[in-house]
Amino acid sequence: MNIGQAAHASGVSAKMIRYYESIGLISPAHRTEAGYRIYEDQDVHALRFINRARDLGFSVDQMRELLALWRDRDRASADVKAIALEHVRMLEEKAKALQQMSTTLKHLAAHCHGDDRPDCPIIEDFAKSEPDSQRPNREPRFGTVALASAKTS
Amino acid sequence: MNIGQAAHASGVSAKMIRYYESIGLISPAHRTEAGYRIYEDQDVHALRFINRARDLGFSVDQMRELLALWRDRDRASADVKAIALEHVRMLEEKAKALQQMSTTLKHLAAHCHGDDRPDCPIIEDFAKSEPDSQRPNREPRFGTVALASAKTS
DNA sequence: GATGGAGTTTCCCACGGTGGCAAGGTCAAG
DNA sequence: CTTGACCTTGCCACCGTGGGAAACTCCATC
Repeated sequence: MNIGQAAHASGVSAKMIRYYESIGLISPAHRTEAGYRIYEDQDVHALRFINRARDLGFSVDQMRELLALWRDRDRASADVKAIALEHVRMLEEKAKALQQMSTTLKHLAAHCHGDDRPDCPIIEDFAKSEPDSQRPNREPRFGTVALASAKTS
Repeated sequence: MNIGQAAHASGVSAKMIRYYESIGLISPAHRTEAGYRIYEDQDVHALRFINRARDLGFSVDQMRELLALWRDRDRASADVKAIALEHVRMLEEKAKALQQMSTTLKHLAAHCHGDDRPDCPIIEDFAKSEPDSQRPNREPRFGTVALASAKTS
């Protein structure tokens, strides 16, 4: 199976398959004499695994762990569960942060007439806000959340 | 005021101030003869505005629009409100997506013993999952969500 | 005046994931 | 043999942020 077929069968783009190989998430594919990567059903299976994990928002590093656990038939299910629950914690933390932003913004918007007049509490709030140093002990921040990118498939 | 002082006063790091200048989000600062950037209270005010908007998860492009509206005293409050509400929509969409992932994962985890035995429905679900093409009409995907990065201030 | 440390300048690199493009090689069908 | 679809590698881009290096400037202390 060529990379394109493997991509189609797994739902992971050819580009990403090469990327995952390059970062060692999957082992280097065997090659034809001409240098084409060839994939077996087994490889496609792993790619589907990756695709599913990515859909659930796991990072590449977490997928690395999960793949290792997947391959280790004797691992304790507790190990998998721990990763999953830690990820759940992260997901909820991020969702909460987003909702907090949304709530604040909705509150501001609710007090904005939204007509042709210029006075607007949203802009005014932004303009009068104080620097971080005066709002101490703020929640720790996060990096970016991979919500998966356009994959119209 | 030097860039470090402006950074401290606004809550935006010196690094980011230079970045915002480089992408034209803020106008180039005046310089001393030696080339040091100098900032007035007015500039710090704009930086605080940016800081607040960023805290609420606005992208650089959205901040660009908001800043333009802020500077335009005659703009209609409806214009600001529209941007804010569009952003609320995005925030909620993303929060929802994260929660959906979380829910799915919690559901899987709930059926996992989490002991030393190897059988684990989480891993099994990943392994048996089907490619995208067989799960059509899936929700549109998003880019990354800027939840702001480490800024321990 | 000299020295040292703190601040500043620019420039490049990294991250995560993903897409895009270009130049070239390969394969299979017509 | 030609054509078009596919594959290869490599590099660039995104976004927003941090890190670091090398060179410079400023100020205070000796």
